[in-house]
Amino acid sequence: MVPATIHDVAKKAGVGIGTVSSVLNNSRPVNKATRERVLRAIAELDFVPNPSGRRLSMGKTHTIGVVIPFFTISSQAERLRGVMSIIAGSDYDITLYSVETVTQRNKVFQRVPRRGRIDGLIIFSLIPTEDDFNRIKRGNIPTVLVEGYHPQLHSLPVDDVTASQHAVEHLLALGHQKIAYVGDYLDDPFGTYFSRNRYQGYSQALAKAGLPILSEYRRLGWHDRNEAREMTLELLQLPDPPTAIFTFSDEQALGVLEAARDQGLNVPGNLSVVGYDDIRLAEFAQLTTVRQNLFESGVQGVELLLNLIEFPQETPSRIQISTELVIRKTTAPPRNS
Amino acid sequence: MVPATIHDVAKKAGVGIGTVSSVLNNSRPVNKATRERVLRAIAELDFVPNPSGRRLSMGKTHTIGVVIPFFTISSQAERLRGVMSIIAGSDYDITLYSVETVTQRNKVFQRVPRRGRIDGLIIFSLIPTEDDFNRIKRGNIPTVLVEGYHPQLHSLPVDDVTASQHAVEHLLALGHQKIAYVGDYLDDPFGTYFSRNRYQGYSQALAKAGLPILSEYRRLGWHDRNEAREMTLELLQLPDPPTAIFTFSDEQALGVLEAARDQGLNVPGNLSVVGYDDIRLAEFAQLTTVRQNLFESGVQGVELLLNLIEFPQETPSRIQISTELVIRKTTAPPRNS
DNA sequence: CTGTTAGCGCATTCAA
DNA sequence: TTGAATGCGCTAACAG
Repeated sequence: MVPATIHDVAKKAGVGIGTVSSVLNNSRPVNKATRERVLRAIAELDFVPNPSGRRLSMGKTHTIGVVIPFFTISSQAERLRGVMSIIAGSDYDITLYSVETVTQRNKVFQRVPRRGRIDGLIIFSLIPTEDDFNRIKRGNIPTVLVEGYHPQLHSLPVDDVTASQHAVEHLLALGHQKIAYVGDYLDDPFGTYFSRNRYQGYSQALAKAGLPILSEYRRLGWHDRNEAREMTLELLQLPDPPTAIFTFSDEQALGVLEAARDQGLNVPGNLSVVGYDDIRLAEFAQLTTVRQNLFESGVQGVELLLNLIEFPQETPSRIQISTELVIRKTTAPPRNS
Repeated sequence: MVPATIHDVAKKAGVGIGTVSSVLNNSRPVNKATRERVLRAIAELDFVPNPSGRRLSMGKTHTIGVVIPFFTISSQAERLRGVMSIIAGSDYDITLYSVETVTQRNKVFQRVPRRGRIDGLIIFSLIPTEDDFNRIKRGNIPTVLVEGYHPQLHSLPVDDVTASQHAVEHLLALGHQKIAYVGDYLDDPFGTYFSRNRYQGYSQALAKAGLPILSEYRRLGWHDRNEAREMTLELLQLPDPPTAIFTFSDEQALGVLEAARDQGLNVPGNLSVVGYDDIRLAEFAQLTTVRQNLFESGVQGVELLLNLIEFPQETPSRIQISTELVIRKTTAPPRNS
């Protein structure tokens, strides 16, 4: 069945379409009786305005785009939850742009940030290149980077380096000297540098403590629980295995815990583990980890964006996402220290 | 900056807009030289067609709506992952309708299933009422229910009752006689009956084994790990506590495991636990559970929908989502049996 | 207070 | 092979 249009409503109510539009949007005063008639016609025809028509006419889409790389990773889903919790109460629609490959990444940056497609854009965990930035600028779409940074865009960055350094310092304070890093590849093809940053924080902590940074204690692989497990197994088979492991993410930390379990190693007795993110299952796993306030970062991201849509702001805001070390039960002093 | 329109391209290329449209959509033959000029103009202006214009003109939105209740629950995120994995390779956009309250539920069913808004609809875990169904029918939008059923809609239902019964039979086979149920409220305000079904499977298994169904062994609460933990604590304090617990979901099963841990109970030595869903962390928690093939159900849902959009199908298809009991390490014979 | 009209950007006819 | 005109459904400006 063909949906009713504003013309159908107008005819049924015996008014012009301008009047119908007026009652729909409260855009100008309407006589009470007339309004009632219109309202009745709307109800009888079960009329809901066609968004494309409205968008075309207003130049506003009432849609917010969310760009999410690696939707498979729990941390991204948690951020998205934060976004949804706010959007549900607004009258914006959300359209999701999932990015799993570099091709997709580029396609999204090329096509998405445009007037007429979306009113605002949230980008998770991706650092725009200069080309990307120029496109966004040209598109003139309010944009917020969550867990990302660009000097000329509104961003909610995370100070990865410091957070990681603190996490490793916690291990050092417990007396660990042999601390390994299990993480993502340092140069990911998407142009982020999260793993690089976290590794840097790790290195800085060790350097500050006068400890060597051993290459065999650095294991990099695809962001995945199983790969982390494999890498950990290798680490544990080293002649001089680490007594603690700092990981790039909770997801990988879980792989580390599995490896320890495979080997019959007690955590934290024989091995301490620190994660990163504080995804929901970190609590269940009693994992000591760096809390990124994922849900909250999604909330803050949309709130900023919604505000930007209403009150455009030229000078980019930069609000650091707060971070804290949550000490649970996977860290303890090394056994024979 | 204002984005280029098809007119800008036409002017720049020195052709009519019809020609531009033709090269854009390959809708009619275009002289090679002309096409090249148009293509160049498109590139120079960085032109991308405005979707609203296209939608309005074609009556197709190239958008698929996904209705997701309780996005906070991991199982839903996993289904969505399945959907995204397919959509990323198509040229459809995804818009997300999150449902957390009954009001939202009704609003979504009222406004969303309409021509001009979306080309297809996937609904997770919600059973349409007759009103909902009539709206969908009237909207004439291809619709697929995932983990839901309606006799006149395409559905991918799950046979909860049987799956739950098998799960409990596994516990019975191990020798358990005192089996409790921890789950959602039996009547949820959204009109689903998942908890009811799973409880029914549980009851049937007990009845078949000639065992009584004890009301103090039935604990119902809000779908949440913490509430499940509380309920379990009560259960364990009973004069005659259960030796096994079947839960409505993995999420709740994790709460049960936490409670056991709180009490210093060994799982499965002192308490066996069976979950439902097989979310990703179930594997980590080594939880015996009913696998719902969540990711796969999302994949199947969109694939069916995409197909329906192309080849409309009146007679509703009904494809049961397969289910299997995954036995891991949270179930064992009761200690003193 | 309200009806009529122009125009948003596009695909698609109808002519040429 | 192509340009011009029409209409998709709507909002907003204009005119009463």
